[in-house]
Amino acid sequence: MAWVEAPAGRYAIMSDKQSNCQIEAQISYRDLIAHKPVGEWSKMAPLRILSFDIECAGRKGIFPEANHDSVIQIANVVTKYGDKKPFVRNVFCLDTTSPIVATQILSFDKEEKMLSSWRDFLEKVDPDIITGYNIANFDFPYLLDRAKHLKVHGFEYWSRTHVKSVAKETNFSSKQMGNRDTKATNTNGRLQLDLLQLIQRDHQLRSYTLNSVCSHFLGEQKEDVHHSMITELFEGTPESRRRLALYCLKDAYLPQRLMDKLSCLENYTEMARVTGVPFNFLLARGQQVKFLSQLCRKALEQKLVIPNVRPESSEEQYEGATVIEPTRGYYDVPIATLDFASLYPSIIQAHNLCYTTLIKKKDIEKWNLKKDEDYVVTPNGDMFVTTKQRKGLLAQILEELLSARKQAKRELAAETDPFKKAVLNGRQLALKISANSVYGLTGATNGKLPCLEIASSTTSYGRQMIEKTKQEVEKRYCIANGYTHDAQVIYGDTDSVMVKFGTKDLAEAMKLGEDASQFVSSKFVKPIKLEFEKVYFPYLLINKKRYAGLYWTKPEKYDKMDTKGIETVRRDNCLLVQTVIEKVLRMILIDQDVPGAQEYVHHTIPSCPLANHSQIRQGHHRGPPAKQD
DNA sequence: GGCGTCGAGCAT
DNA sequence: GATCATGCTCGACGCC
Repeated sequence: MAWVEAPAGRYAIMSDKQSNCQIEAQISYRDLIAHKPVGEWSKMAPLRILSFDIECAGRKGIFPEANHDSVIQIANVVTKYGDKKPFVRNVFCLDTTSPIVATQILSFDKEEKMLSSWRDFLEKVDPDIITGYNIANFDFPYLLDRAKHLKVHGFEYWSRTHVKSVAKETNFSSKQMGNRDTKATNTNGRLQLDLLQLIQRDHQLRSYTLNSVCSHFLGEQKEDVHHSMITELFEGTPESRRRLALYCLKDAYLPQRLMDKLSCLENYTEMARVTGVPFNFLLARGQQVKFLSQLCRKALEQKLVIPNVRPESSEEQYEGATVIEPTRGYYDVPIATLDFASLYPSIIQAHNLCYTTLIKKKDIEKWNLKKDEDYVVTPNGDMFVTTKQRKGLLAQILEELLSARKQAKRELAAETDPFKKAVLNGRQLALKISANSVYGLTGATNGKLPCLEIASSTTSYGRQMIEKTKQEVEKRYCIANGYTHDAQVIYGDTDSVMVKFGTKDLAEAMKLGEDASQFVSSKFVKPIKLEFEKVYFPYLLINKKRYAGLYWTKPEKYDKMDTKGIETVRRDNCLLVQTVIEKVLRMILIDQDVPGAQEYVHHTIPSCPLANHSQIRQGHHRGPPAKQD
């Protein structure tokens, strides 16, 4: 893969018509990620946000089909950005409907008239952003199909240009998120934010119905009308249709509330700005375009050409991270946790790993390069030139992303205005995600720009580092060196080590942890840094990637109970399993009441025999699987 | 009942 | 036509 200088004065950036990756030449990369006054958001005050929901009169037991089942109600809520309350609340209803307080009811006798009048409403409100729940896969296509079936003239003009809106079937598939068949409707000039898509991307929940999502984030349930009731209510009286309209209205309002609560608009806008991709890509596309877009900008700045090649897809796998063999058991002494901060990004920076710095053996002879001075050999055997020769694009991108993040975090800490805080937090988050995805993309063998040399060198450095950390800590903190106990690394995964210093005193364990992090950090190239984060006490280490413990950051009181990989955090069990194990862990860790925990399990699941105490200490405390509804 | 394989879901 | 990574545990399932 050749990276060459572009012809003087001309930018030859990889052109990719499909992914619209072409970058406008006048915007510099630095401008995009660098600090921008948050005050610019005040200009967004006039932004109008439409949140809507439709109801259909489905036949019994059949999912509504646009060719058969009519649209009976469309509820709309329009809010100005920054306002607490909407300034428009209305419901377009088929047939007469009793009034609802503070809400405009528009009754129609014909479905065609209702649809075309809703479109006029859309044009009049002229929203900048359209949101709702599952609008991309249901409401938009359904409305379009229905209008087509009823031959409503001019219904499909929803955009701000003279372009018709069309629902297209797209297939979104990625290894990360699995295969998803989605539909996409264009509304040129108006952004779409489907809350279902957003929440499925950003949050892992047991259920994604609007009802359960709202109870999770807003702490309230929507008024649930079973779908079989919808037709029944519609065919009843004005009063029953009013009940349906209320339900529909609430479904329209809740996405707006979720959007505010989760700062979706702020977070996504900042992500679009940092990565330089269109807003709609954030929900419709994957991680790769964001990275490519950033890389294009950086390359453009330096007049570099990114080769437009399609590497043959290979099933090659490379070695990943080390997981230190756990010393399983229950620990009632403090366990200090040391973490490398942004491990992979910092490795890429420290060793200048990049597409533009990768060299081969023949290059070394050709240019007469000197080892360690001009180039380094990674533990994996690949070779990269040092910053003395050329600083890699990836290192520069990461450096800028991470320093921009530090800046955003500083401002966040000083800011008091909740709106500006939300923006800054979104920016900080976007910068972090961007930095962390760089490594993954170099290893994506079926992607656009894989580079296994970078990926496997990164992990090989990581493996070396965690091993060295373990050795250094155990070598230094021992009785022979005047410490009271021999320290022992009992577990570690990728970028972290759990250390048993042996002391029973929390404050002392924290001091040792802090000391160790500084000591080990000094042994590595900048900006690699080992940080002391927390102490677990007590700590239950069940297996690799499965543990629980009380999480302390100050010696006075624990912050929380932390659980990793155990059934309490997994979504593939019934709730009973989750709650029972959660309660048992609480009894063991917080109350330190093991017999009580046994008693509780036995009481809940009588078939579970009472285990003896020694078994629990070995971590075999779980009874037979309790699978039932 | 032990053994291998596969997929889900998590940790990092 | 597009899709960030690997490591690990555990339950389900088929097989003998």
